[in-house]
Amino acid sequence: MFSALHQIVGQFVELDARENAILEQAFTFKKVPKKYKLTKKGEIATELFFINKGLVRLYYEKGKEEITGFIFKEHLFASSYDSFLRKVPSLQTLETLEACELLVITYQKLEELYVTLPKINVLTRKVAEQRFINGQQILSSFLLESPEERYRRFEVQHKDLLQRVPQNMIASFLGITPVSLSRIRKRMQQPSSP
Amino acid sequence: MFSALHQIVGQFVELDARENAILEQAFTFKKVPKKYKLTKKGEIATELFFINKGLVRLYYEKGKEEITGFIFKEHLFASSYDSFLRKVPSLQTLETLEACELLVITYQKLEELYVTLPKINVLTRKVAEQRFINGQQILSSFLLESPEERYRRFEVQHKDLLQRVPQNMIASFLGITPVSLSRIRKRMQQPSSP
DNA sequence: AAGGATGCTTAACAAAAGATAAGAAATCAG
DNA sequence: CTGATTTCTTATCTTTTGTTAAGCATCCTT
Repeated sequence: MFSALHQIVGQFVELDARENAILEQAFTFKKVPKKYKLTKKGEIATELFFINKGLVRLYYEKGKEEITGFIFKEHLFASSYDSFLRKVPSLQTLETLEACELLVITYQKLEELYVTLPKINVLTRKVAEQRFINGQQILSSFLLESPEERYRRFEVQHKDLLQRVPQNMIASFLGITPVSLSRIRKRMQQPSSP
Repeated sequence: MFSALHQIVGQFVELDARENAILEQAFTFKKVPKKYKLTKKGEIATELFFINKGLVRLYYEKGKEEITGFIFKEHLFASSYDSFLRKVPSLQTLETLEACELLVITYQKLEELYVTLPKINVLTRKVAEQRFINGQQILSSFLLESPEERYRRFEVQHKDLLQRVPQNMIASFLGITPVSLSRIRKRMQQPSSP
């Protein structure tokens, strides 16, 4: 149940048995169905989720449309970070795309961990750094690449998600409409001159 | 010379006189002219810069074009973070837009600081979290807003930069061409029906 | 299995942005 | 101060995307 968490945490900091036990106690296990909202827009996110199994989507609402901002896979820490860290009402909703098995830690428990296990500062620093770098790569793809190029990159980097996530969600994640993504896919099938 | 650094650091962690002295010793002061390259594409970034005075631009190269990825103002920590943290050749160049006064810390000195002053983990964690949140806000503006809306937001959030940064750099930062930004500005001047 | 929702594709048209080029304006360096 | 870059605007044309709507397929639920 905690093996994936230990494995991921172990990539960032070394913990002994006692420390691992303290870490485990800070989390609770939770099983939720598909389409379950982990964090709702307008509410303050008090929980951070480690995904043991399943997929979680982060989305914004623009009018009555849902714009996907990120898709969290297994073994990632998912949260509406802005809300979680700054304690402001979330602009984002976190919703499962599949039935999920999660390890949940509250903001308060995490703060306690920082005191009882200061090493955790190193862990969260490195996780934050990694997420920042990841975000920057996505951002740079908006500056440097066309929608078609972004989709090609998505295809190779997230082959698995192509089967697990509806195309309209991928489209909004790429910053385009579903119609436009459909056209791009068609364009890509046809090599060149007809 | 260190007053701004202390003020900013103080927002994240409390340091006593001894700790502040240790912090200061890790940095060196550097004055550089306009158009000076602090980090070059292809090289590994070994330094992190705290900007006492001046402006620093981060840009990518796309063909022979320079695409601005970020503009660092006074009292920010500027770096090619991906390269700095992962020790990989940088895809980005950091170049001053004005003559700058900087406090410089090397990767090695920073690693030493983590040992001699573990509190610094808290500082860098919070700085990383803040930069992540900031990056996420920029990213969401690409998903949710039109180029015109992004420019309007830029206008209000960075009035000062409008005078200090050439428009073509603002354009690429917004993900559009200079020509397109010029059109948007014209459109915005004319209220509605002529 | 049937009905209803959801998701994907396609078409037609409008709106916006990219590319290229030329000229005006501002800035910089000697 | 003046010639030379650099920057900004404007115009024209092309390409792409957005919008709306319709049709079809697929998935889910009862």
